Amino acid sequence: MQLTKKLTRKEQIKKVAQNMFRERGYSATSMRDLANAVGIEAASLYNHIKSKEDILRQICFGIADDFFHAIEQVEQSNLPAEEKLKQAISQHVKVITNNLDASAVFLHEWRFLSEPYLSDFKKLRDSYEQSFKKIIIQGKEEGIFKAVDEKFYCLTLFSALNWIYDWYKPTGLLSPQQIAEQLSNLLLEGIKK
Amino acid sequence: MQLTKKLTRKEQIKKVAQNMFRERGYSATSMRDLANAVGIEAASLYNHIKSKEDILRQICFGIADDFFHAIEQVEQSNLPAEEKLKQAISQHVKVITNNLDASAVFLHEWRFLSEPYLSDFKKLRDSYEQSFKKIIIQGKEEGIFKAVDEKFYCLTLFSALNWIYDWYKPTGLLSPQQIAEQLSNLLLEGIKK
DNA sequence: TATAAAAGCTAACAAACGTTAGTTAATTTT
DNA sequence: AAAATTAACTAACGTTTGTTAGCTTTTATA
Repeated sequence: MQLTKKLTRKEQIKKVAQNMFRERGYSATSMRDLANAVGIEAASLYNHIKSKEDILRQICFGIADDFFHAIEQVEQSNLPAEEKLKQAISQHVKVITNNLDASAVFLHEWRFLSEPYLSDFKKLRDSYEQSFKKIIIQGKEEGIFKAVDEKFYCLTLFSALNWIYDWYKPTGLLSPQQIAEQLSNLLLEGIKK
Repeated sequence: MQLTKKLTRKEQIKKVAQNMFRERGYSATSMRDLANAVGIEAASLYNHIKSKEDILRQICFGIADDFFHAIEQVEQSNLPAEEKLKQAISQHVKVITNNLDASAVFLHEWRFLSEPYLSDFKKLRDSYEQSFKKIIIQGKEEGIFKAVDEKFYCLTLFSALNWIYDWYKPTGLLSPQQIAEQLSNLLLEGIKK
């Protein structure tokens, strides 16, 4: 993998938009702001993208895809629930730390999608969360997890996972793998029998 | 306490704004949207408030006050660290569940504050988080907590606490007190020796 | 009941918004 | 070298933005 990939203008716009949407929010980022950061005029953006919301769509559904592929791999394995959960956590952390800006947009700016994309997005998200709940249920069936409420447990787990983008720095002390381990320790030990 | 307190227009505007800022975001809520929801014209809002940002300021700093008073009470007690942490969690949950809209705005829309309010706000927030870290440090000194990194631990704790506004329903199964207990179980047991 | 204050209204402001039209310069394909 | 495509530009569009000015109606005070 090359370190400095030459980006097409379209990719460059997406990248800059990810950062600005994250930093200022989708609504508060104007097409003129975006164009200025890219170094062209606002109107010129439209040679590369369909609309402002089109950019948001690409960001949100693009990263949703990443999360989905990650969890699918875990689901298809025939591992015990504890190992599955550890891997799911690890994969989730990896997706976020590899895509900090996009993850932040994914988590907070999706609500500015219009229908029917908004409904599609929510369905994807629900389905992803469902995958985690299934792992907890499996663990209870295996008899290795306590009788926790999987809904409450997953809410807490996701909140911890989905806040990472807010404080993780690639230059920081903890690697993504270490973060995943620490979180597993903190949140998995508490439900093991 | 009376159930249906008669609100002044100013209070009513703040209440409606809290809800709209939470639901659509500060930037995406126009003064005409807000006025319409209140049932008056946009210009009439200015008989009661100074500016759009003034409303945001009142919401953010108002709820910040609530959090501060809650943690101050805990800090001034001479309880052992474990009990302090349990109470701090309980108080935090109480503030959020009592002010769902305002909490959401407090957590996500503060970035639209302009200077010098923005800096003031960040200082308050840091100071509040510091109070939690101190409790963890006290617990380690008392020898009842494991040698966890208080920074990482508090980040995880806050993420769980600060996501509550997103799923808590007053009509739901869990009372605020029960939520606090469950969270304490999940996140406190993991660090006890 | 007269008077002052509070709270509403309409109209308008300048600025910023997303987007389109039409044109030109640079690059790629034939 | 000619033709076609790509990507930039300027100018402008109709709307929406937060806010102010000035006037009128409602409510509270003296």
